[in-house]
Amino acid sequence: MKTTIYDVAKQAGVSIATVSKVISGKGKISKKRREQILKIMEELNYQPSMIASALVGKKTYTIGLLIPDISNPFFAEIARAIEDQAHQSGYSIIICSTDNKDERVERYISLLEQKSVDGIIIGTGVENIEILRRLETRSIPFVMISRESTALAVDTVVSDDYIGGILAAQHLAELGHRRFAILSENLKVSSSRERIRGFKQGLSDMNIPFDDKNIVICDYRVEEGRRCAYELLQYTEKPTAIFCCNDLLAIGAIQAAKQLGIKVPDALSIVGFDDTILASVTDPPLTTIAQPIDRMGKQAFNLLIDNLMNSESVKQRIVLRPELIIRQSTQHAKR
Amino acid sequence: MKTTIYDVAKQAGVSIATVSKVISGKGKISKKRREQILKIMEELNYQPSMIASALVGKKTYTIGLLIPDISNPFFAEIARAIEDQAHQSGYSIIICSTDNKDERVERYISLLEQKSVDGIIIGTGVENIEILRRLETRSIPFVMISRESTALAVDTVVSDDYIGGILAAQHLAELGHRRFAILSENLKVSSSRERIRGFKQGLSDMNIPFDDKNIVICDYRVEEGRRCAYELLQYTEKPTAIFCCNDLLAIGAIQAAKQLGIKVPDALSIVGFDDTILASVTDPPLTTIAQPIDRMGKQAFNLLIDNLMNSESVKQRIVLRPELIIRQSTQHAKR
DNA sequence: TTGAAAGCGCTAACAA
DNA sequence: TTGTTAGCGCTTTCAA
Repeated sequence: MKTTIYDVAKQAGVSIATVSKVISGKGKISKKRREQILKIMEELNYQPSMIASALVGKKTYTIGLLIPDISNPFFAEIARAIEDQAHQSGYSIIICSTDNKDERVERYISLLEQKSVDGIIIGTGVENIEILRRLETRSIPFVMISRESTALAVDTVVSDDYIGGILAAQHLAELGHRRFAILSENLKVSSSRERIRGFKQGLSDMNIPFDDKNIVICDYRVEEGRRCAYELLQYTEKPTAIFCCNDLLAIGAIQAAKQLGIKVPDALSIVGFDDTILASVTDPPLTTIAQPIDRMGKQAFNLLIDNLMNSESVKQRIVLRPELIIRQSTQHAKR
Repeated sequence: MKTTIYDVAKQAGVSIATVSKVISGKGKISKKRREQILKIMEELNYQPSMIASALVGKKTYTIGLLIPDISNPFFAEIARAIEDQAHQSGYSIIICSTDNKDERVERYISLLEQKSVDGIIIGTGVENIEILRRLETRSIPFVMISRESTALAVDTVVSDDYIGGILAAQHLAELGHRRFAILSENLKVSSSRERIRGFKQGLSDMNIPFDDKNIVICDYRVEEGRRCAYELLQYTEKPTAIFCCNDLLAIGAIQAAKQLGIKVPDALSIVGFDDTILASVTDPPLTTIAQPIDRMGKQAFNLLIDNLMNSESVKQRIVLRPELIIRQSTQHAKR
């Protein structure tokens, strides 16, 4: 059997209360006792059961991470950043890939609740706000990362999508482009909306017209991006530049262009968003708007911990500035 | 407070045992009672506490996944495959990125033990076998994926690295290459050793000589691959083809070649291993040995579950055949 | 400085 | 078919 607190208490000839005290470091224990008990715990290879400890009202030191898909490099990088920060404080992360499906979100949340996680970091779209409200009702602390919900008072860390959009527009406009298209994932995702809003604002700041019919919506997978871009690029009024709301879509766009024999960046400039590892290895390497993924992850975890400690803290929304990374998928517009 | 089994029992005017029975579906309960109780659980939004249930000897429905780095697309894809399979059976996955450091492995394992996970899937290198033996001692079920240890009787799923190596060698040799180099991560990783062994075997099958001094060892990151390949490519006896033990290193090699003005595949062919999403987006797209990642993940989870159910099962080693995916980073050797 | 005992929410005999 | 009760391993008063 697994060794329990009773085993070490018996070995040491003390009560379990005493052992418990040396484990937690609380309460006064004579130095001699403490060392003796520590030694015995060592010998018996004693590992206190978090399960039991959690049952008596302590924390589980486990948090849930809801994201669309862990195999999407952007979220994998987010996960790593969070994991590292969490690990330092002894927390573990349960990954939950939702595919952006509300039903999966609900299923996972209920699972996490049953497992009494200390909190949840949400980085996935949730259409039905009620799902999140339920978290509030049950007072399960949660924060949002890379997604947000204005309807909720919740700690949030995002990158400034609006500015990101502007950055992309400026870059492209400065290169002389005038005919644009936008490839975006589901508009229900507020960050996509903001990126588009920023992009359009950037254009309008420079008095460049843009027609919303040049916005194409698709799923967030490479394959989807390729398919949508493929259609897009068959218009008679072909764009000379495409702004893609994430790197995956941008890669799809590059592939579509290749398929159609359209040279990137010679005949078509493409800008992505995120700057995951993918952006640096595409053909051509992708000009993209870089999110400070590492910082975002760490801040999100810290916000969550603040919440656990002090549930009455004033909610904050941390907005990190993205940055334009120029690689080789953009170039001067031909005339 | 959170609603407990007592709350629903009181509401229903029955004992907690009865409620417990309808939750687990065991025991005979009259249909009427059952429905009444179900309704009340619904109303009260009752979620049974897995913590409490785990404490009385049931499972936690949580498993640990040890991998080098979740932000490495190969492992992220493995994780997703496992997660999907696990989720179907109500299991959650705790991710543990070890960076291949034994100390991190130990730390994580002890954390997982404290959390009473039902089992562990190990996909990371572990130098000190004792660490794994300790898992056996404590009868924590575990299986290995994409790594193995001949010293241990443990269920394992790997792709056939040896065959993968042969496939790469054959492909390159058929293209007329004769001067090779190998870029590998740490040789302590058995899969790298096997890939190299297969590659050398493939060459020797075709009577092509290969000198071990052309094997370069480096860390598993792109940057490391770039650095090592950079040095490698400065030999007077430059290779015309490089076999890289994973896609990340292959990407590094491509970058190094670019830096040195060596055209891929014109002047240098490169073969990777894994076939993650990265391989399809590099410049040029990477010829690589594809591992059946999805199948591997699912099989690994299934093996683990078998272990939980029936700890006396005969250990098995499942070897999945990899496949050569020809893209554009390889071509006929110039003469 | 130490220990006895209650109780966290649940399961599983065993009784009724 | 339903209920009583004894734990699971731990933390935490409260007493000693």
